[in-house]
Amino acid sequence: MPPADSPFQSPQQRSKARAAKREAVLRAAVQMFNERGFHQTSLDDVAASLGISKPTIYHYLGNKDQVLLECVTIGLSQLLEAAEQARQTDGNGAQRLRLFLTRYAQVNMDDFGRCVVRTGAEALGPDSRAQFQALKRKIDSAMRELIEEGVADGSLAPTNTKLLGFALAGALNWPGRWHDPQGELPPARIAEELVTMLAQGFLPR
Amino acid sequence: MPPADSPFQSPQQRSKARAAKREAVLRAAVQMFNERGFHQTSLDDVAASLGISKPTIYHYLGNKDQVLLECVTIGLSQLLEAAEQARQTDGNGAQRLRLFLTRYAQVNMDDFGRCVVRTGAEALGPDSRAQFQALKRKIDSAMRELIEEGVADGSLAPTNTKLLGFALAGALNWPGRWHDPQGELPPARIAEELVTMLAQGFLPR
DNA sequence: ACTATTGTTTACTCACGAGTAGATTGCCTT
DNA sequence: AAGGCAATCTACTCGTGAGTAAACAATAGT
Repeated sequence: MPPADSPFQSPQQRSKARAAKREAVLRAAVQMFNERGFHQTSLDDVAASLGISKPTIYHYLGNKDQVLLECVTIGLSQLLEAAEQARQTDGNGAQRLRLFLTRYAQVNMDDFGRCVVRTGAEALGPDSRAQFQALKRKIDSAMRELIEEGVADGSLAPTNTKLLGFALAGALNWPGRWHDPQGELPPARIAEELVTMLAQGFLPR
Repeated sequence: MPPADSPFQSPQQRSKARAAKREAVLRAAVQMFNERGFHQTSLDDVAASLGISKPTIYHYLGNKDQVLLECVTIGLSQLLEAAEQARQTDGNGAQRLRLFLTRYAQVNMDDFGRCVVRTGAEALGPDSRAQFQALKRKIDSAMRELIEEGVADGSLAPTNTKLLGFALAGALNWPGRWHDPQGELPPARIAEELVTMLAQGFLPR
């Protein structure tokens, strides 16, 4: 094995470095997209913020569409992962749903999750858009499954599953629009409280 | 008084016709914005959909920013009007809040309301953006007032007013994203059911 | 009839930003 | 040593779409 501080990189190191650069580009891009909006952000801007030039971005990611698609895909996989976790937890339907929702809300306050919320499908080209929407549908149906399990086991009030899904998604997506990372309440707390409100309803019990 | 079908218009008729054309432009614009997104819609497209040319739009509305600003302003005034109505109704806080929320949801399924939901503040220039955000804040505080009245009179469960406001706004804005006017359930019904869910919570009572 | 005003068009300008060509450098393999 | 590949740059092209200039038409007021 070569010395750890050798200036010559092993193949693994090289490909890791490459992946790290790709991710750095995505991070920089997603932050700018969230701040100024996708259309107000040029790839020149993103490049400049990393001290590189635009063609370098094209070297790692094919085009602007691709950049956005990767950003939202990351966000969406975090949401899917949340669904996966909830699915594997045991407890009744209501408990599992709450677990999912809490994590869901938190993701939406994170860079990539925020990007998912703020990105309209129209911003993407036809192919990317299709992928984007397919993933979103997947999350939707995961949520609906959890709801239906809860209704089935009696831990949730019986309702129109689809509508409840939309209501919950809306309420918990919205933080992606208003949440300020500098705010005093930590995201985890916000998530908890939001979910509790949705669980209890605003009428007194 | 001149004959009703005279080809010569009175001043009132003229200014009314002018206003009608202005509105027609806004309607056409907002529909296209909602469908394809603001940045994917050129004013040439909007003009073409009305069988006119772009400079005509500039004749009625100063620039693209202005067009969007007027669209969202219309939507926002409908929301404000809803708040006004609720404020003037009598009943306890919960009842008034529900009235407001139901109307709020309905507006968000309408052309101009949808535009409000779908438009990120970044799309607007600095001045318009400031106006836009000021109006939104006004709605927010109207909602919070209603919530606080309800908490005060005991018809609502005590909570973090701000968070509850955001949760409700999110849940009821979201239809602006997913609602399909061709759907079987009429907007009024959707609004009712959503509000009921939020009132009751998803846990059984 | 003459002039001003309003509405509308055609035919432009101009900036911006996505995407590319091609050169350059340096490491990695044989 | 030589050729190849990876990473990066500078310096372009080129389409699109916002916004405008200037002309033309119709109507209104005098």
